[in-house]
Amino acid sequence: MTTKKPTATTQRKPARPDTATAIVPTAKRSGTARTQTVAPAVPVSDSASPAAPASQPQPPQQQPSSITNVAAKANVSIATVSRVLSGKRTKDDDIARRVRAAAEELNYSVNYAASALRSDVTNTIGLVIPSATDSLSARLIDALEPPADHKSTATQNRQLLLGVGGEQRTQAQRLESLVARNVDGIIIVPADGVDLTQPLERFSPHTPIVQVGGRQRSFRTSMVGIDENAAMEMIVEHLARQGVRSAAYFAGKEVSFESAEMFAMFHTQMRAHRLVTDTAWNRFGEVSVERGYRCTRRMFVEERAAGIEPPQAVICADDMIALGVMVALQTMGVRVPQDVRVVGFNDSPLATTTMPQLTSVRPPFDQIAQEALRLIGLGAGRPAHVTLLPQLVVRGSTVG
Amino acid sequence: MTTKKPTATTQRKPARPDTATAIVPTAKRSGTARTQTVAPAVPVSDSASPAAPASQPQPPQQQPSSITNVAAKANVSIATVSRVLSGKRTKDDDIARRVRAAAEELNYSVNYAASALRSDVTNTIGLVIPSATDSLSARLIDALEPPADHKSTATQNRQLLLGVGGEQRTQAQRLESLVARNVDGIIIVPADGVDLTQPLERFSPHTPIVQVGGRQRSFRTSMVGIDENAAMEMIVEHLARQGVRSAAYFAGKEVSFESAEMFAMFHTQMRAHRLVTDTAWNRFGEVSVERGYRCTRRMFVEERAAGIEPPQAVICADDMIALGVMVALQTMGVRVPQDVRVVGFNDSPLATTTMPQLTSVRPPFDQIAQEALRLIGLGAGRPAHVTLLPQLVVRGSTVG
DNA sequence: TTGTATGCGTTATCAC
DNA sequence: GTGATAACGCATACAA
Repeated sequence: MTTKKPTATTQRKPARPDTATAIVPTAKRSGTARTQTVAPAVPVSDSASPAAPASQPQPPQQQPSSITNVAAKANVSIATVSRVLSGKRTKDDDIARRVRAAAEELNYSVNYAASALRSDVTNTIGLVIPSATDSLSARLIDALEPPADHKSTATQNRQLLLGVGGEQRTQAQRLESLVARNVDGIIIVPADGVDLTQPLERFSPHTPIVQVGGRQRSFRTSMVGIDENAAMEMIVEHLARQGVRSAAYFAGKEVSFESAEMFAMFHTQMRAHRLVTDTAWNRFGEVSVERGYRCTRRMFVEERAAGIEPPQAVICADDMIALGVMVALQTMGVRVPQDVRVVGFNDSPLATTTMPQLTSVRPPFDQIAQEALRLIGLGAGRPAHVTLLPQLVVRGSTVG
Repeated sequence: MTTKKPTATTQRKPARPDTATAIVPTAKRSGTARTQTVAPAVPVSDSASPAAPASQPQPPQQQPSSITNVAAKANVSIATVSRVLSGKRTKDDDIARRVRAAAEELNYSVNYAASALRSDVTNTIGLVIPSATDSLSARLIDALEPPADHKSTATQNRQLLLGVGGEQRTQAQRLESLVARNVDGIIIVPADGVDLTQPLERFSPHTPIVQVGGRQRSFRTSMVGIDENAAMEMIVEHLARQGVRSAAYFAGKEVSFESAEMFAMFHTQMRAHRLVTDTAWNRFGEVSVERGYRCTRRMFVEERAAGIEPPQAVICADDMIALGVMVALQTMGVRVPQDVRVVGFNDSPLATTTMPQLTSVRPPFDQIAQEALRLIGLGAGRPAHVTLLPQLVVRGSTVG
């Protein structure tokens, strides 16, 4: 697809060694005049204007030039060029400078394919996410992208190879696909309710893989997550301090172990802070705005009519749910935070778009990204679980 | 980083040809017994239990096996394997079947690095976006991801290489970085107000690049965009049909040419449908919820006090702005859509989270992705501009 | 330290 | 068609 670069004097056609241009070996120990097969720095243009003078100053070209060209220009061997540019050579003498100058001048950058083929390092991190519109995934992507590079010729340019899939099968496929690409490591955000233990355990011994969020932990695979128990404690304590006496919890899908665990934490913390909750209030369900809306209406209309007073606060497993709650309360004329306080989870961009703004638990995205990369750097077969402390971002939906 | 695979009988260490295992050439024309240097299908484990019987059935291994192994197993040459698996061979005879079976059995998949090095095709598309939390970018990512692959040994597995950057310099850097990776093509979503004409024109002759959205068009670079004139016409016509007589337009940043152009289109369409607008209503500004909120308050409080009646509809350059408008109207007790109708742009997930839901212009994401990929497939140096028709998604904020 | 030579796993070319 | 083999561009073991 890319325009093929003319290489050496041979034009790819003459593969026979006898017909190809003779390779002139370096004059032994001469140290000065060096001759190598070298790609022309500026290949002849197909449509060269016949009238153009031959000595015309060449415009800056980004024609891919190879390490051979740089070596020739710097009057050293390709090995030295490789060593200088990859930092395997400490001294910063005249040679190093010459090499760097030549590389810059030729606009040289290493061929990743060749480099990867030879060294098995691709400078590429795989990222598997359920969807780019998923808040956690999006934030993670932004956090993973390295902050503006200091311009450098051959910078350690790590890049993200993306795999998007929201189902068990798709995610497993993306994973496999990334492994086949020999990425240096994989970060995976499991879709809601998806269990990837099996493929993860299968690939982990060979490729460093870090799971971010989700549950299904296995001690054979690495994970970075947040301390959800602490998060729940922060929430409940915060609500208690605001004078709240009762709260409901709108959990995620009941099928997932994660939801059940969070629900248990909710109960524990409620008891610890002497708040009350009612079985009727708390329910599992899908993570969506509409679900939050429905559950709230039900709580404030049907159940209230049945004699169950609604809670003074609603804690939601995700901001989307909380958003639905806010909308429902608004339509019913229930004031937030005076009558009911609402707390969300994940601090999505949505949280600052409500009126009042939504108090939410913010995972430390930057830290998560950093830790994930660190675990990958440790190499394969060294599983570790890292738990980070989230932050409760207090906004208008719980105070004021 | 990846565990190095033991290859052939040589262990990478003995580079001297005399000490390495002799390479036994294929017996000429024998056609049956074939001998080649072949990597052992199941390498000896480092920590092999001494008590384990040698004939123990081997567990399924995903040790990377190379084309050599497949060739040996299928009793053909590596050239044939390559041809069969890459579809360069039409017949589906016994040989093809043997090759495929062997590949499957060995869990073989091509080494992308080697393949890319040799053929200059990387099966990789670069994607440069301002941020993953940007709605358009996120939707585009999801649309670009191929729908669940039909499982196949050596599937045409195109992947996305991501570059995130919200500033002129960062985006240009990501672009350059992707070009250096020899991606097959690049799709770029310019950040708001960023002009990438120069780098785009620089790289376009060598790598197919498609710009999605934004303005700064150059006839030397490819673009896929939506017909914003048509979008504006749809909006205004829809509003007119609802009996609206006056409308305001909340544009994007004034510095960008795009904003000015959209503003001009707004005026044109308003005139065409005989609706009125007031200079005081229409303003440029940042794309944010808060901005929409501010502008609306100003229009309905200060300007109204100054004797300027507010409009019957507000058209926003983005859903974020529209969201702020909705919130402001709600706090002022202005009913939507009875008193004022609101229209957004981009149909972000936000649009369905408001009460009532937001009418918005939906770019045809799938079509955009498809067209972008098609243009890339055309190859470099064939610039084209594709304009697609958006869809007006009518919701509660304008009817009912 | 520097240069030479080798091989990484493929695909493309050539001879058959 | 198939098989042998030469690059692709780089990193590194080894010799100097």
